[in-house]
Amino acid sequence: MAASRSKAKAAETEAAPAAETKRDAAATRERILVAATQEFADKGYDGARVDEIIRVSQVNKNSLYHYFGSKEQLFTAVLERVYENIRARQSDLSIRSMSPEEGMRTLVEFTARIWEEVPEYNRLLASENLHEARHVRQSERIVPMYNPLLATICELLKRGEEAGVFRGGIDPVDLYISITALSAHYISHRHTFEAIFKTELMTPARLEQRRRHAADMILRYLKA
Amino acid sequence: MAASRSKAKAAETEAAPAAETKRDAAATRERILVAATQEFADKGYDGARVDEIIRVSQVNKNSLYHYFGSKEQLFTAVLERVYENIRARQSDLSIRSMSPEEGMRTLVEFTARIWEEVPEYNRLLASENLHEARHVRQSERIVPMYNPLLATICELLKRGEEAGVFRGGIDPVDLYISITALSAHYISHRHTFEAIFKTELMTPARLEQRRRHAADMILRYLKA
DNA sequence: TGTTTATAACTAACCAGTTAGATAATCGGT
DNA sequence: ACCGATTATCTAACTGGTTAGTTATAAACA
Repeated sequence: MAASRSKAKAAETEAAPAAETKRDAAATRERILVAATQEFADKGYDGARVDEIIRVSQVNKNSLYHYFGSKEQLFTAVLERVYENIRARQSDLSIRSMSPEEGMRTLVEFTARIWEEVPEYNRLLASENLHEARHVRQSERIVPMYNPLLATICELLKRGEEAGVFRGGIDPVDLYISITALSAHYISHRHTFEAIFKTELMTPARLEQRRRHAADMILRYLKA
Repeated sequence: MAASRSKAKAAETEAAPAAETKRDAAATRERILVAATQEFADKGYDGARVDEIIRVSQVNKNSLYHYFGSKEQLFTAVLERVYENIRARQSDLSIRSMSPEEGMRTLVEFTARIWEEVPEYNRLLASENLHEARHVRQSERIVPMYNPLLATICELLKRGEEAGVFRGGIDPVDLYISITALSAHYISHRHTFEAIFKTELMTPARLEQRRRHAADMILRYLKA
C-alpha cells in the first residue's frame, strides 16, 4: 500500500524512517519481478497479462516497460531469477563431503523438493519449453549456469565408480534429465494424472513416497 | 472423402467425379480437428488462434463454432482424440503373451516412441496441465480410458513377482508416472536441456540411447 | 539544470464469438 | 417424377472487449 506521500519539497521533516520512499528503482524492479513470476507461472507466457502484473505490483505500465522493455524481456528476466534460484538451492548441498550414494540420494531428494516447494518454476519451464526455449536462449546468464551441477553429477559418478558402488558407463546428461524428470513430471502433470487415476498426489505423505521412489530408482540404476 | 455426389436435380451431368464435393459434415469436422491439433500443439491453448485454425482448415468460422461450440470445447475434442490415439497405440502391444521383463521393456520403449513420433501430444498435455486439466476433467470420455493401461502394469507386476524376477511392493501409479516421465520429460523439455547442455538430443541415435536408458532404469528398479 | 522515475490517457491491432442470410441436401405429399 | 417446405451446412461482415506497447507530461532527485 505504501502511502505514496507526496507532501513534497522541504516541508517533510522525515522523522519516521520513511517506511516507503517515493522513488526506489530497485524496489520497483523487484515488485514487478515478483508479480510477473506469479502471473507467468499461473497463466503461462501467452495467458499472462501485462496489465495484471502492473495491477498486482502497483506499478505504472510505463515503468514496467522502462525497466524491462517488453513482455518477452520481462519473461526472460523472470526465468533468469528462477534458474539462479534453482542453482543456488542445488549448490547449497555440500555433496562433496558425502559418500557417493548418500550424495546422489541427497541430490535427487533435494531436486524433488524444489519442484514441490516452488511449483511456479515447473510451470515457467513448461511454458518456456512450449516456446522452444526462445527466452532461455536469449539470455547470456542462464546458459553457463548449469555447468556446476553437471560437474557435481560427474564427480559423484566418478567417486562411486572408483569406490565400486556405482557401475561405469553412465551418461551424466541422461542421468541429470532422469533425476529431474522423475520429480518434475510428477508435479507438472499431476492434474491430468489425478484426473485419470483418481488419486490425490500432493499430500505430504504421497510426496514423500514419490521422493523415495525417485531416489530408489536412480540409486538402483547406478548400483554396481 | 466419400464423394457424397449431389446427383440430384438433373442438369449436372457429373462427368468428372467431382474431386471435392461441396458439403460434407464429417470431413469438415475432421479438417477442423486436424488443424486445431496442430495449432494448439504449436502455440498452446492460449497462444492458439481460432482464426489460424479456420485459415488452415479452409473452413468458415461459424462452421467451427457450429461443430464445436467454443475454443474450449474444441480443445477438449482435440484432447479426446489424443488420448484415444495414445491408448490405441499402447493397447496394441499384446503384452500378455510376453515374459514380464520383455513386456515391461516393450511397454517402456513403446511409450517413449509415442512422444518421439507424435510430439504434438506432449505439447498438448503440457498446455493442458498448465490449465490444471480443466478440459480433461470436462470430458467424460477421457477419464475411463486409462484403466486398461494401469491394469496391464498391475498384471505385469504380479506375473513378474510370481516368477521371482520382480520385487514386490511396487506402487503401480508411481511406476506408470515414472515410465511416462522418463521419456516424456526428455522430449518436452528438450529445448531448455539442449540450450543448457549444448548437446543435440533429437538425433535418431540419441533417441535410441534414451529409450534404452529409460527401459534399463525401469527394469533395474523392478529387478528382484 | 538535467536525469531518473512516475502517471494517465491513448492507440492500433487483435481476437473470440455473433448475426443475418445464402446455398445445398432431404423428405413428405401429390 | 416433381414441388415446396424444412433442415443442415456454409459464408462474409461485424462487434465488443481486450492487449501490448506509446506518448506526453510531471514530479523527485543530484
